[in-house]
Parts: sequence; C-alpha cells; structure tokens
Amino acid sequence: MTRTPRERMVLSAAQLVRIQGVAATGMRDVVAHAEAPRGSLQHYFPGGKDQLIAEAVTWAGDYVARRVSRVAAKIEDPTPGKLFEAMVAHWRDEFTAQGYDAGCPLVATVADTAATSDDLREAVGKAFDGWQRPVAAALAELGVPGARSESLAVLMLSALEGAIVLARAHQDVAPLDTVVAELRPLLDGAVSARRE
Amino acid sequence: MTRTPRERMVLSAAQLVRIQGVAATGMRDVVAHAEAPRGSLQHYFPGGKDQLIAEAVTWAGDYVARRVSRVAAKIEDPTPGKLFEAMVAHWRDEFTAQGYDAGCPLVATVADTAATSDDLREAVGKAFDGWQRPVAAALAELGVPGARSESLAVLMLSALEGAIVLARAHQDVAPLDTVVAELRPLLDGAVSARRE
DNA sequence: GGGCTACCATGACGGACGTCATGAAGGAGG
DNA sequence: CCTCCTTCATGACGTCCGTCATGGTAGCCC
Repeated sequence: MTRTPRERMVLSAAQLVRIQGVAATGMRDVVAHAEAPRGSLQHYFPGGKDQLIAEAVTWAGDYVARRVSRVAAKIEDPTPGKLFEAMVAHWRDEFTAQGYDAGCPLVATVADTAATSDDLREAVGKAFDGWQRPVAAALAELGVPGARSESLAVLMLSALEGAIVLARAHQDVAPLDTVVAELRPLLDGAVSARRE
Repeated sequence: MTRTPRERMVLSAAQLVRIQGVAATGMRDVVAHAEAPRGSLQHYFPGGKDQLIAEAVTWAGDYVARRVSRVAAKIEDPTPGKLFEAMVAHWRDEFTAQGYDAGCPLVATVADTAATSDDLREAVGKAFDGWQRPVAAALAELGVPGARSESLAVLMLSALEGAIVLARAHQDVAPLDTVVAELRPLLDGAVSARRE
C-alpha cells in the first residue's frame, strides 16, 4: 500500500484541488501534503503545475470509472435507479462523515482553468468520458436501449455534479436525496420492459 | 445605463470569476476590467476581496432570479418542461455565441471557497435559494403540487449546473440538449393533470 | 573504480498577490 | 472662504507563487 512519492503527489494534488480549487493550490502545498521531497517536483513533473494537475484529473477520472464498475457489479437486483442511488450515496456518505470541504476535482478544474488551459480542459473532458462510459455500459446491461443509455448517463452525471455543488453551498445532503428521489422513477422506467 | 464605478466593479468581479474562478481573479484585474480607479477599492469594499466577491455572488443570484421570473412570464402555453428548456437555452445561446470561457459564478465560488470562507459559502447558498424560489413558484403556478415543485426546482438547478460543467469541459452544448430532452417529459408529467 | 542515471535538497529570482498608509482633488454646506 | 466628506491616486510592504540553477547523494552497469 505504500505509494511512491510520485503517486502521493498526484493524489495530494487531487485532494487539495477538491478543497481549494486549482489556483489556490500551490506546489509547495502539494509536496507538504504528500510528505514528498520538494526537489522531486521538477524531476517527476517537468511540465510544471499543469502536468501535475492534469495527472491528478486523469487519476480522478480513472478512479471514479473503476468505482462505478465495481459498485454496479455489487448491487443486488440492480436497476438504473439503484445504480444512480449508489453513485450518489458515495457522496452522501462522505459529506456526512467528513464534512463539506471537498467537492469534485473535475468541477473545480473546469471552473478554474477551462478558459485558460486547453490541456487541462481536455484532460477533464476525457475524465468525464471515462466516467460516463461505465455508467452507460451498466445502463445498457440493465436493459436500457443503446442510444438512451448514453443520454441517461449524461443526465446522471449532470444531476450528480450539480447536486454536489448545491449540497456544498447549503452544507446539507438534501439536494442529493432530492435528485435521487426524482430521477429514480425516470431511470427505472427506461429499461425496455420485457423481463422475467 | 452608465453605471457607477462601484457597480461596475461588482459586475466585473462576477464576470472574471465566471472565467477564472475566485482565486485567480485579482483585485487589480477587477479594477482594470471595470475601468475603475484602484483607490476606490478600499473605499467601497473595506471588507476586502471577500466582500467584493460576496457582492458579486449576491448580484449574480439576484440577476438569475429576475431572469427566471421574466422568462417564465414570456413563454406561450407554458409547461414545466418549456420553462426548463428556456432556462437552459440561455446558456446554450451564450456558449454558441460567446464560446465556453465563462461558466456559472456560483459554481466557481463554491469550488474555490466553500472550505475556506463561511461568508462566501453562505452567500452562494442564499443565491441558490433566490434562484430556486422563482423556479419553484413558476412550477406551482403551472400546476405542480407544492412539495413537488420544490423538489423539481432542485433537480432543474442541479441538472443545469452539471450540464454547464460538462458542456464547458467538452466545448459542446450537447449535454445541455441531453438534459432538456430527458427531463422534459418528467417535468411536464408532474402537473397534477386536470386541465381544460 | 569510474561513470551514468535517478532522485532529492536548497536557495534564489522575478512577479503577482491583498492590503494599507498617505495624500490629493472636488463639490456641498456652513 | 473654509471645512468636511466622498471619491480617487499612488506607492509601498510583506508574502506567496511557479520556476529554475546548482549541487549533492545513492545505486547500478560496464
């Protein structure tokens, strides 16, 4: 489980971005948080801050994609609505347990850098794609018709991200519960019937 | 239409936050963008940057609330789905006309400051409330039962905010169109029937 | 053993930041 | 005319930023 200093720096960058955003997260903050040697920065990330943040974003995208696949496989008697509920539950649990300090690193990166760095914006775009893919695949496997599963995956990501922002602003998980309650019937109604 | 320097500074702060986020937006940037005298900063905003950003957030909340009411009154043969479509269309039009540089200032402020400034976080929370209120009121007037109208307003805000983030990351309005297409039947189905 | 590469340490540089101190215009009211 | 208050101007301070230059260690390979 002991990670290399390089990995620790990427993970720390992702965590700090979740809390403070990109601009407010300094490289010195990252090495301190990662308990990594400062001299390693220019060695592992010759591309500077943009490279470090880009790797953090990519890591976050991979992480959430893996988690969706894992969670989708673990639901018993799964339906699209239950999948969405499980995705949201992860955030609900974290907010109630850890507080509302940390949000989604992809949202923070878009908000801070979409207009100033094409590289970072594209990294976030790919991370979102990598997240959307397993969601759409899980929906398809549950019986949602092909084209529809992509649309519903976009809706799920959008509603979740938006509800996360609302929940942080209000310091209350209610928006998360609301979007789940309102979306579940719609999602479950999208399976092409014909079952059992 | 000529605004006072103070108003111009608040508006410029809001616009710059939409593009760069809070941390990357300097006070010198704001006065330059507002073509305002730098010395006025400490005079009009003795509370410093936090006060300036808080006023920008509050202004943005008031602005979007007014616009919702105005747009809701202008739709012919209105339905909840059409209201949502009209709200999203504003962003769709701006993205296609102006590009994807500017996002929602409330999202940017939450992402950058939710963990570090209670004042700013609360200002954003109130701004979201001020936005949600006219949406829920419009839904109620269209025949959506009371409790449900609040829930659907939360869903609409969440889906819109999330879709804005996705659209910026992908430089494509498709997520906006997708959430409208998927949510319209749900929204229109929520009116308590009994009509004509 | 010499050389090469990977990794880490440290200090400096130039610039930008938010804030503040100080002071000057300029009109209003006495 | 003189004073007061709003508004603006300007320069400075201390701090932090991202980046870079330089050099030191440690291990592997010939």
